[in-house]
Amino acid sequence: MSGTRWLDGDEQRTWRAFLSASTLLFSQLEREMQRDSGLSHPYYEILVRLSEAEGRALRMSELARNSMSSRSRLSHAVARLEEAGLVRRESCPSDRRGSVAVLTEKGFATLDSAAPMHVEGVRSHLFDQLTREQQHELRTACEAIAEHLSGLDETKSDSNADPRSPEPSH
Amino acid sequence: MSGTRWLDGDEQRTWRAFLSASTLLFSQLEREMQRDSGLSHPYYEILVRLSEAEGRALRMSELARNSMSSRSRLSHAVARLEEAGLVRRESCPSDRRGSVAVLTEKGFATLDSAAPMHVEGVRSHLFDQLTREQQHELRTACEAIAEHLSGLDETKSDSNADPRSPEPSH
DNA sequence: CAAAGTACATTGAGGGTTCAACTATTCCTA
DNA sequence: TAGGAATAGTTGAACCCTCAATGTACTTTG
Repeated sequence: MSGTRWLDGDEQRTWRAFLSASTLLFSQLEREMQRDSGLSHPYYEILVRLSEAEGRALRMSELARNSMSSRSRLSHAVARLEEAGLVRRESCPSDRRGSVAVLTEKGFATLDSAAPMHVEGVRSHLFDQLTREQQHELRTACEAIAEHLSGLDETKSDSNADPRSPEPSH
Repeated sequence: MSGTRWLDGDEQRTWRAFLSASTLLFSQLEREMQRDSGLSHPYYEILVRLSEAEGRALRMSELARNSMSSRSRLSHAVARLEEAGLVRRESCPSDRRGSVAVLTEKGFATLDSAAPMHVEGVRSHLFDQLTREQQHELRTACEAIAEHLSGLDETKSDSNADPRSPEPSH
């Protein structure tokens, strides 16, 4: 015991700065998004990924990966978006257990009208606060972190099922 | 109209890297915290701030500021923490509308046992992925962002009340 | 080819967060 | 010093996310 390598002063300050910056930035963007378009930021992200996809459609699991969402979360989210008429679900022709989420016209229009204000938020709260060089350094650091974390679940392919409950079903 | 300055390729990549890194890091730490201590990360933060305060006690609103939480959120959170016996609420002697959150012995013990694993997570998922220099650059960038955002609500002192509903109460 | 294993997607319960009231107290000012 | 404005904190409803369980279909293998 006592093996814990605690954070020194510098590290503590770095960690808290990252925590504050992320928390404040996301909650600010979330508030603006909500106010301007009635969408939550995660839902906006889903629409963005769909709009960028071939035919504005994606398999649920691929959409989940792209938007860094669990399957379950995406399922709930798409259900809501479908109620709102922004997305439609179709069954997948090549795999009968799958479904495909499709961006509707209304969904595209909503996204189209939400995007400028969102971009303005990202620009003013993020990019306008950093020099060109800082932007690049931030990106490098974030890419390193994200790459490390993406590699963590390589083994457990389904982030949903918990492999620690191996009891038989009967 | 058409005045939107869209993100160029570099900016887009930066923004998405930041988004991924934050999302993945927080959800990873959240999962670990939950698994190891049954605490959510925001609740852990509350305990940390209390443990650092004079007498392990803080006024609710100050605690809210320190933990970057809304008053409402903190109120709910402290109610939960109180049920769990980790925090106790006392009425404030100098201001009868106020209350003071106090970390209990059990709360301190819980924090004490949760901290090493949490620090380990932060170290392995964040600091171990970055050079010393990258850490410093990340901090500088995050401090700039956080400072900008902290300045935004200077005018509306209560982040709860919405100043856009000025109707009289009778 | 049948059985076992794996992958896709959904569901419901439980907990966390936000927003908009609401109560109670204190501050400010005429 | 009375009355309005501002401040501290709480509450309930609505929404979102996580976790574990379930149903269904594909895939591997003996």
